[in-house]
This record gives sequence, C-alpha cells and structure tokens, in this order.
Amino acid sequence: MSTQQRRERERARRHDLIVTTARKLAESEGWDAVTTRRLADEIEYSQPVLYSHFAGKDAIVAAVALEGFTELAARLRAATRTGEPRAALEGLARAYLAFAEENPALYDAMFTMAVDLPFGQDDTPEPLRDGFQALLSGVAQFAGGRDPAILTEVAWSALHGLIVLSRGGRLPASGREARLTLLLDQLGAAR
Amino acid sequence: MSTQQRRERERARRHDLIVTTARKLAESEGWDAVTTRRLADEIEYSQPVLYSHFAGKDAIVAAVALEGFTELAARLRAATRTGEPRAALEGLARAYLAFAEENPALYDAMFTMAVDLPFGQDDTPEPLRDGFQALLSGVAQFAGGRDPAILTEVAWSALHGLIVLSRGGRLPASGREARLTLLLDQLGAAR
DNA sequence: TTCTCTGTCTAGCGGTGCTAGAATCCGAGG
DNA sequence: CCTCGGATTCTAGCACCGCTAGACAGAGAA
Repeated sequence: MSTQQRRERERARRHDLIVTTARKLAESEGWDAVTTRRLADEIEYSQPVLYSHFAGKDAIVAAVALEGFTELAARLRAATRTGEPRAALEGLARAYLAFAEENPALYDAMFTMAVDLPFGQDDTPEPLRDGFQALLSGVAQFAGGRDPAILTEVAWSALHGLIVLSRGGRLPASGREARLTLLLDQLGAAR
Repeated sequence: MSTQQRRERERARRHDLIVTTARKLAESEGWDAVTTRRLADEIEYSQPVLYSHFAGKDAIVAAVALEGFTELAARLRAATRTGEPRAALEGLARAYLAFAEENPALYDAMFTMAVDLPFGQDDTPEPLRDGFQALLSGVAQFAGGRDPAILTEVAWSALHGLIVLSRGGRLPASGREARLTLLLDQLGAAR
C-alpha cells in the first residue's frame, strides 16, 4: 500500500506544481504566455500530463483562480479587524484594491477569465463564499437601514469597476485616490 | 477619375460590411466565433482581403468598438434631456445598463477586449470623448460641492462593475433593481 | 491587341488546445 | 534474478487559429 500512497503524494505535488507554475508564468509574462506547451516545458513534463490532472486549460486557470479566492478572503478578513466603521470600510477597500494591484493576472483569472466557476449556487466552493462573506461582514457594520447584502454587492461592483477600468487605461491614473475617497464618502453616507 | 471614385466607394462599402458582419457574428455567436476564416467566408471574400482593410483582427474589433461608442454616446445624450436632476441621473444609468444588456458582445469589445484604443489622450477619437462627456454633463447637474469628473468616473465604474459582475454570474440576477436603486441613492446624497 | 498594374486568391507558416497510440518504466510473481 | 503486466509518460499528429508570400486574373491605358 505504501507505494500507492507515495504515488498519490507525488501526483498531488505535481498538481500543485502545475497550478503554481501557471500562476507564476501568468504573473510574469501574462496569460497569453501560458500555453500548454510552455507550461509543460516549465514543469519538465510533456503536454498530455497536464490533461491527466485537469480537464483542459480552462480548468487550470480555474484552479489558479480558486487559489486567488482563498488568499483574497484571508486578506479581507485581516483588514476587517479595525474597530471604527468608516476606518474598517476604508481598510477593506484598500485591501481589495491592493490585492488586485499586486496580483493583476491572478485577479484577471478570478474575475475576468474563468467563467465556469459556480458562483452564487449550492455547489459554490468554500473560498468563493468566504471571500464574499468577508466583504459582507465588514460592510454590514455601517449598513444602517440598508440591506447589507445589496450594499456589499454595490460596493464590490464599484471597486471592481475602478480596478478594471483603470487597468485598461479608461480611467486616468491620477485621480485614483480622489475616486476612492469619494466612493467611500458616498457609500458611508446613510441615505 | 470616375472609376477611381467608384473603387473607393466600393472599398468603403466593403469596409463597413466587414465591421457590421463582425459585429453581427459576435452578437449572435460570441467573439470566439469571429475568426478571420469565418468572417472572410461570411463576407464572401478570402482572408487576405480583411488585411487590406485592417491591420489585424484586433483592428476589426476596435472598429466595432468605435461604432459602439458612437451609439452609446447618442443614447446617453438622449437620456440626459430630462429636467429634474435625480430623474436625469436615473435615466442616464438605465440607458447605460440597457445598452450593455442589449449589446453584450459590443460592450465587451468596447470595455473588455480592445485595449489598443487611446482613451484619455490627445489623439482620443471623438466618439470616445463624446461618450464620457455625455455621462459627465448628466452627472454634473447634481454634483454639489463634489468634483464632477471624479463623481462621473466613480458612477461609471460602479455601473461597469455591476454589468460585468452580473454577466459572469458573480452577482445574482434577482437583486438587480435593488442594487441600482441603492447606487443611485448613494451617488445622489451630497456628503 | 498587348502590356501593366491593381486587386484577389491559393497555399502555407508557425502557433494554439487537445488526443490516440506507441513506448517506457516499475512493482509483483515465478 | 528474471520476466511479465499494468500504469504512466511521451511522440506524433489532428483541426483550428492569425497572418502572409507569391501566383494569378482582370481592368484600363497605349
């Protein structure tokens, strides 16, 4: 039985190797550079090996994205710890923006590329749920009479919009801080 | 000289044919279906003809996007005509959302795919400028003490975020109206 | 009628994601 | 220790992609 276990252990290691290599490659050279040939070359195996671990390239991207959701959730949780509501909201927003800025390729995989991750459904993976919950618990503090879930969704949308429009050059880099301040003011104001 | 003019006229017609065919194809079967072979087949010419009109596939997508910006600007201008500020803002937002919903592929070309359109620069094409101006003139009415440009950028980001997150299934379809209402309330409230 | 030049097409290059079938390795049984 | 069987990995190839060189045809001028 021991050899069986060793095999599985090695398989798991290689599985992780594929995911981390894909992520590293995407982060350093962009997702366009992550081809199955290049990825296979990087992990020093042949292409078909990838397909013994994942259904296809999309599944690899999805695995990277999942890793991202775990990390994002952790960072958001860490940022919610502040006491005062407004500061908590600001910390949360800044943590979210920082994550997106520090891991652009990862963020893309999470929110722009991988469409096949089941989001608000019964079989939604834990990390996806957790990320939204982290946002929610931070936002809910000063929801006032407003629906905390709706408020969270709107806040999230606004942050995501800022990120993706800034990245594409649609928004000037200069107004970054001013936009964030205004957004926080508007969200914070009870109606 | 007449034959020369006829030639140019025919070229212009074919140019438009390529753009409208690409758009129609993208809208009906998604951008993945828009390959140079398929597109050439659809307009009943061979592939190289495409390259005598456009530098590459990206340029075709950019041309489609440009068409989209013209239409979006027109719709936003039409929606700003309302008198009362809050109603104008709502009309503007609804027009924007409706445009994105009715032309998903076009919207993608404008805001997700074509990265090579120069946005906030000196050589920014007229339609791009016009679209933002239309938003700005609508939003500016109730900016109060706030910077109208910044407010516009934030409002735009929020709308864009709502659209793109909804499309990917990240946001439940159910809360759509509630999110819009809350967003309008928050943006409308002077701080 | 012949020549030229513009415009179009056929054929092909190097790349992509993915896979069938050959080859190889490794542990088990004689 | 050797041989066999099954799992694992690789080589080679498919159909497709964006793009282009060079052959070809057809219209207008001389």
